[in-house]
Amino acid sequence: MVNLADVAHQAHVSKMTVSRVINHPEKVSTEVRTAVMAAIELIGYQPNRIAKALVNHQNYVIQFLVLEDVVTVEPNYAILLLHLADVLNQKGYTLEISTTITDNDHIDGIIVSGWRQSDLLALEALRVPVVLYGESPTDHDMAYVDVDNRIGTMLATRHMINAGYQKIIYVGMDVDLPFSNERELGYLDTMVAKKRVSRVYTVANHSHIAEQLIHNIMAQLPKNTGIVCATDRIALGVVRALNKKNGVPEQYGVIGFDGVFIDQISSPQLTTVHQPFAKIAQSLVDNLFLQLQNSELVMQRIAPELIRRDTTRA
Amino acid sequence: MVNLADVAHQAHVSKMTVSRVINHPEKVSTEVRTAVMAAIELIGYQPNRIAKALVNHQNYVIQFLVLEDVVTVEPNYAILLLHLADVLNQKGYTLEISTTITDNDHIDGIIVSGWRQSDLLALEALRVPVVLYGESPTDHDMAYVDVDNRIGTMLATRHMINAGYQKIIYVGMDVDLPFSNERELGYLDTMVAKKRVSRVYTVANHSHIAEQLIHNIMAQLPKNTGIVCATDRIALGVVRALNKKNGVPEQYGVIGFDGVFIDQISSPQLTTVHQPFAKIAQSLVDNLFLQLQNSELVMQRIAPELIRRDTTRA
DNA sequence: TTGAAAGCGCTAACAA
DNA sequence: TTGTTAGCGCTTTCAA
Repeated sequence: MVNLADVAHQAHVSKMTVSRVINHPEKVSTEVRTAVMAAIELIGYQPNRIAKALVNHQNYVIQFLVLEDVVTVEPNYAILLLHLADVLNQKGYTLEISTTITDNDHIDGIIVSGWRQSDLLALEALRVPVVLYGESPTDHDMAYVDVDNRIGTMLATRHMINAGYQKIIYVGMDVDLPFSNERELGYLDTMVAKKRVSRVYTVANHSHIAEQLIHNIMAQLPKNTGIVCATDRIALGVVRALNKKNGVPEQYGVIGFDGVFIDQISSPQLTTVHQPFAKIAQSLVDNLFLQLQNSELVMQRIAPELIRRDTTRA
Repeated sequence: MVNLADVAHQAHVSKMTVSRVINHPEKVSTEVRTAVMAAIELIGYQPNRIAKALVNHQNYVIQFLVLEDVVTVEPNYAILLLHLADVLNQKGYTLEISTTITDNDHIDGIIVSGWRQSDLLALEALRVPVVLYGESPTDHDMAYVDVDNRIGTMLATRHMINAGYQKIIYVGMDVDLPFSNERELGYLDTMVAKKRVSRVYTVANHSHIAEQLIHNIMAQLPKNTGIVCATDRIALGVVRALNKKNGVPEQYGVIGFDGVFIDQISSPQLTTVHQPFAKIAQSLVDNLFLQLQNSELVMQRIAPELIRRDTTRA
């Protein structure tokens, strides 16, 4: 293991100077700096995260808290997780995944997904910075990052209108959380703006239940109907129900939301509102580090993108 | 932050004694030990992982290396990952997720998934212990943990036979890796043992391609055929293709492999061979820690379980 | 059986 | 601008 002392020896300076070149390069003269950097390069020095952590009273560990049941784990979390790990690794941080809220002092910050209203109090009480994935209710002043849900369903609804579907309905999910309400509002606002008559159904977020719903209300679904769905899971069930009548996308349009995995194993493949998880991960981490520095709270919504596939007309 | 010195002070002993109570309790007299443990309990002391790591030249970081394309990320990896994180956390370890092989010295060991034959040389060259998820080819002497793939398809094939399906075929995947070959052998062996005529098809591991295959070979699929599939993805496509003829499970039985997520969003829900990911995660970690201690190499196969759902007859 | 000293690799304060 | 000293919290010698 190459350490500071080795570099110092190689560059004929003190350990302190090497440390400064790494952490406060502006406090070192140009010649010395270049010499030290050459030495670092030459002997392939890499700072020891552990020693750094000890002296700085930091851990270089961020916790990813998944409060949703592991069994029902969404591919969404998986993809977010992978991006998160990537971003953190680049900053020399490591990830700890947890499924329960505990007040550890071996972590520097927490990123939370799959939380419910009832978790927020416990999360606010934590001593370390917390960032939520998903918009928080207005009565809680917590930092969050989310896709702009309202814009997402707005894009979807507009696309339905432009594609010429006559009747356009919304199948939402039975969860009273901001992200869910926002998605519904994106649909409703757009319908009002375009002077259309809106119709909202609500189901649990399972493909089979959505499938059942469509079977039940088939009589109220004339041909040329567009169905905007709150999630890809719901959309998957809707497509399955309709597909048997061979109406997608000619007679029935379907648009999902999330754009991870499920959209692709659907047949036909889903048109969907895609959450840009790489950006979301980056933003979550940036947000957390901002708090680490200034204890500023930031709420951030990231624009989604409509991906056109095979469940809507061109 | 409560530290060793605080405990020592509370218990009227030296720091060293406290350290010994934690790491080598047998070297401390019973009275002192109980006194120290009481003190630890009283003031809520938790060892500082960082300081420990520094002095022991360990990192308490395990890398989970995902060599498969992130975009096509399987829910399988996600669920394995979550279990892995759980097991590691309990041992005071943290997880680093990486998508590229690099020879770091800030990690203590590597667990690899999604590897290909061509990755093995680079993995063998690493200085830290490595455990593969998935059986390795016999020409590489590497530690691995895997579900017992052969037993998995054996269970599936037997179940088909017991359920009375007349013709039984296998739809495998076009990958020349041990796990894939083993799954095929589980089917073939069972068919031979039961004096049945076997028939193997091979496709890429995508639901749409499997769906297409079934359409193409429909003429060779008389009623009362059982279809053993190498993965849930393939099974999903098979069910979709057959479902239109309303033949599952009465006329056609389908069994998948993996048992994570996809099996449940299929309609009807898949009968499948379930990989016990909690056990696999535990075993991967145990295996790695064994190497950390003795540099013993272990190959381990874990028995899967058939989950009966709605794509096979009772 | 217990304790004192030294040091893991690093950085913040202070001194030169 | 650079170097010296001290110490983060822990554990392994070595001595009592």
